[in-house]
Amino acid sequence: MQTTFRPLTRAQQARRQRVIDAAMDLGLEGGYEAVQMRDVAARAGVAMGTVYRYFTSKDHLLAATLVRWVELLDARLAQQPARGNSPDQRVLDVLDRALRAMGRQPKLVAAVFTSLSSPDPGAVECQQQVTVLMEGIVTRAIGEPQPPDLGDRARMIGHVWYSALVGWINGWSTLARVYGELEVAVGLLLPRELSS
Amino acid sequence: MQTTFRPLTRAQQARRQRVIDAAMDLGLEGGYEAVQMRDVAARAGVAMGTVYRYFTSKDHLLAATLVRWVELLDARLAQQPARGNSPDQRVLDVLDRALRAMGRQPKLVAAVFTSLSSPDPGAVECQQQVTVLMEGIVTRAIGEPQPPDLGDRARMIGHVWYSALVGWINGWSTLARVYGELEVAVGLLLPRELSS
DNA sequence: GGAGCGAGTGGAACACGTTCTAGAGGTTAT
DNA sequence: ATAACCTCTAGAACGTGTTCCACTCGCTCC
Repeated sequence: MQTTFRPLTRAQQARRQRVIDAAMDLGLEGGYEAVQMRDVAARAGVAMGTVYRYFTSKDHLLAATLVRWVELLDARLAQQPARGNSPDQRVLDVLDRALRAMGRQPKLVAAVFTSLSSPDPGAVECQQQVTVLMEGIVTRAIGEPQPPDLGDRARMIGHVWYSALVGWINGWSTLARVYGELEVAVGLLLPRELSS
Repeated sequence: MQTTFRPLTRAQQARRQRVIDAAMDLGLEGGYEAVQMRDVAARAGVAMGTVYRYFTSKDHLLAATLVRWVELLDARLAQQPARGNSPDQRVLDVLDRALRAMGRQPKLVAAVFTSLSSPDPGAVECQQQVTVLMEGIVTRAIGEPQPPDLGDRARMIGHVWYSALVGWINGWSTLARVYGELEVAVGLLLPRELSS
């Protein structure tokens, strides 16, 4: 139980990061089941107790891994702005790039997304962070001209993104199908008329 | 391993249903963690092996419980048709009734929805059944006049419904907020102009 | 420079989902 | 009627997430 909220020392930051990296490594090859807490601890060079000091559960750890993953994605996307000369095109461009990135590491993405929907309080915090990041990505891609109810539309696209992705992760949909759903959503939520 | 697909005997149907009922009872009071397989088996009066003959996992069992729950909801909704004289009003009426029903058994609903997003193959089958049921409910509520891309719009509402609900289940949103998101979705996806 | 304290370690212990084993009925086909 | 086959039972056994314990180390505050 951490009573006083001292900021993490440099060494602690590093330890925490090592744990996340270890989880990423393991998840990359074997997915959710391959991320075993004993292995994570061993690979990160810390004791199990330490892992549980930083993360309340396996799901929290994996959800935190997703946050890191999306942050990296966000940075990459921000570097190269969305292509397209209307909001709908730009949004689809960005989402397409995001899905491609996921397709390159399907096991890891499946693992961390599965954890993202866990009711664990630690994981819930990460859910919110991911939501915020995604809304930012979509909002940035919409750019100008801003449609009315910008926030609402971005949030709805976020909902479709999440829900459709769950279908892929659980294996009864494909990335192409997810992209199709997003096309439909963008088509209905960001109609061309708005950009004229 | 069931090699030949003989239809279930009456006694087997009953056993299977007893197991689901037991899971419902336990989940009603204590949520996900209170549904322990040993307890389920004991309460249903069957051996653990039997539970696992009918359901591949705890998540499958709970997901099947949700299917049953939604079927009952569907039947109740079908009895009393949606109120409202435009598609958007009728859809919101139906969704509102569904959310109220959920609000009456929050722990159970949280438990079964958590399981719904499990990658377990048995659970995945249930996901699809629930998806189909929900799309049917929404499509029926839309009624006449049918907007263009009826299926797409209904499916998108389903996405928002699921994604927003996850927020409630995990405790960082409220039912009112979920309803708000659905209002926004319906507002954007079923604009009044379509009904005129 | 000693006392206190919180973080970290190593590993045992625990809980619960899941699987396995051995055997008892019951049903079907010959 | 009997052999073959399934289902079901009771409960042991297993695996992995999580917790607990006893201890060490390093820092901070007098």
